[in-house]
Amino acid sequence: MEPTTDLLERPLPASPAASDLAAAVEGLTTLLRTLPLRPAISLTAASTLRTLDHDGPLRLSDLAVRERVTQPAMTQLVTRLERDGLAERRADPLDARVVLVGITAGGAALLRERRAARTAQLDGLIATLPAADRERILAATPALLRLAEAAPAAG
Amino acid sequence: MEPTTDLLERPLPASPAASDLAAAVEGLTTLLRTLPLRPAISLTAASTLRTLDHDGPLRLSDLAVRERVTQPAMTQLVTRLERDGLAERRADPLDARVVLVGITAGGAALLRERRAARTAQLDGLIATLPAADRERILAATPALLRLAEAAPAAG
DNA sequence: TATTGTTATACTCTATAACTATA
DNA sequence: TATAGTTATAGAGTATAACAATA
Repeated sequence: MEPTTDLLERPLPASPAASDLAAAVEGLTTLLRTLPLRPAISLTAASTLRTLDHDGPLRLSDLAVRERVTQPAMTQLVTRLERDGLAERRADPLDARVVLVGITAGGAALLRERRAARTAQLDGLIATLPAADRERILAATPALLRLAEAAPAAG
Repeated sequence: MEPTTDLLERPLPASPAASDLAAAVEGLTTLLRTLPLRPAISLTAASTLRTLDHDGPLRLSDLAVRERVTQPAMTQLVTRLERDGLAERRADPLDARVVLVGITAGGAALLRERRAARTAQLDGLIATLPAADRERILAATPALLRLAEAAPAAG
């Protein structure tokens, strides 16, 4: 890939409104949702598996908070993940009310496969863009991750 | 806002993988979905209304293709939009099989209100980010819109 | 026959309210 | 009483398959 400095020193476009960003996110959501990945699991299921993979076993209620769904919604999602062999319920030896949710080896493997396949597909799409677009998207990705994480603090 | 050149001349981070972009999009999707907008309508419903607002009355089947859902799914969505007074079915005088779907005045008004409210909320979140993040996000937004539109050609 | 749209059916995903079990 | 989780119920949103109406 070319050096990035020349591209980014060019004059920037006039500041697009946040509504453009929102429209872009909606379009990209459709894009991600329609990428041909087998098996097809929901964005929430994938996000929950990533959280479990990264931050180890979590209480079901903590998981619900982190994924911004209600406790009953998480109960159902975990039930589906368990049915599919991707996650499992464990008992908390210290508090019998608590359900600890952990990812299974199968769940972790699925996550790796999907990540690799989707990255390849998304890379393919990004490669069709002009170099300046590619540079700006790559440069903005860490900032977009931080924006996505800014929501809990603001909510 | 500050001049952008100083910020963007700084060294860029190492190229993040497309999987980071995908993770950011998923997080932003959750963010958009959880922004407090009344009434709450789905991303698909909002996108469909935008399409109708922008490109006038469309055949139901064309609408399904453009929104990347099946014909039955669009039938149901249009039924809900019609029930809520946001869209309406019209007859095509040239072909009695065809259903033309148009946005109503109420639908267009809702779109304007939501766009304004969401832009304000998203602007508020973006304002909490470091200046460098803000600049990169704004600089990348047009490119992200083009990426979202690259999907149909690639699919 | 082919096209356009709807209906039938089923599953995911979400919510609120009511409930059970444990602390 | 309070907390953790489940069950009950309802609705949005999605799909495939079967159907009706029109071309």
